[in-house]
Amino acid sequence: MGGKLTTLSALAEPNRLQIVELLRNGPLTVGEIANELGLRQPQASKHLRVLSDSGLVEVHPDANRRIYRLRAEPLVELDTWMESFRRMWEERFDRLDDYLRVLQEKDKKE
Amino acid sequence: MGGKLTTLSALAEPNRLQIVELLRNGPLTVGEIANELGLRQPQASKHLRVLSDSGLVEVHPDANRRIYRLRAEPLVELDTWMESFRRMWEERFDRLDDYLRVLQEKDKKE
DNA sequence: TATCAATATACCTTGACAGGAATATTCCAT
DNA sequence: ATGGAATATTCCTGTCAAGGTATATTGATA
Repeated sequence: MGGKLTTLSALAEPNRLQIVELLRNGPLTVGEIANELGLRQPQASKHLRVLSDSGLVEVHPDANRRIYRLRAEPLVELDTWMESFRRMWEERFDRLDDYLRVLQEKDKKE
Repeated sequence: MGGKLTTLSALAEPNRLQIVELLRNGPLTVGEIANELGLRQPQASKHLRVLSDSGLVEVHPDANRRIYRLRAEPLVELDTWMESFRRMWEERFDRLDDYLRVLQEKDKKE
């Protein structure tokens, strides 16, 4: 569990990404997930294992079944990592903005 | 080029993630990147190829050299994807908020 | 307790991918 | 034209991860 890289590799697999997206609508059991995505039960379990190890998901046993729920932490971590990029693009826009303002000044003087 | 999955798998490799982080500080040549990260030139080129194919990076030939620059689009796409999750947590906090307010009301009445 | 449903695990096979080393390519300078 | 620097590409090899199938595990119920 832990780290951008772990989160990224966990998400970089089609079925797992779908599982995560599916769990946005609320917790589900293994069977439901497998059903919904057309996966065989063992593969569903395996993917859920990976997601669980990476902290993206947590399990709550309910008798026979196991209910999987999405966890915020890793996604929040990823999100804050991306903030640095958001700031980058914004700064670029700002600079572009400045540049355009300079051009307008020129226009007035000409 | 294209799609969350492509972006995620491109980033889900230690060296490539480092390359992307390195390029936040501005464009660099292959040699500089390889040097900075202690990679051999061919591996650097290969990773840059993957990043380029995924659209995370763009190349500008400069005589002998090739200058690689970070591209916003894929990261912005990832970011907007994560927005749905951001909203999720916020809603949860709101619900928690509501719940706490209910508890306070109870306190007053008891 | 025997059985059944839900889930996890083990084992096998296959395909993708990353590193290493050599080589091809492109551009500049002499 | 020749040689040398920077970069891309190729080929090989080993590793790892995903799917398939069978089996173990756990809990409920008759």
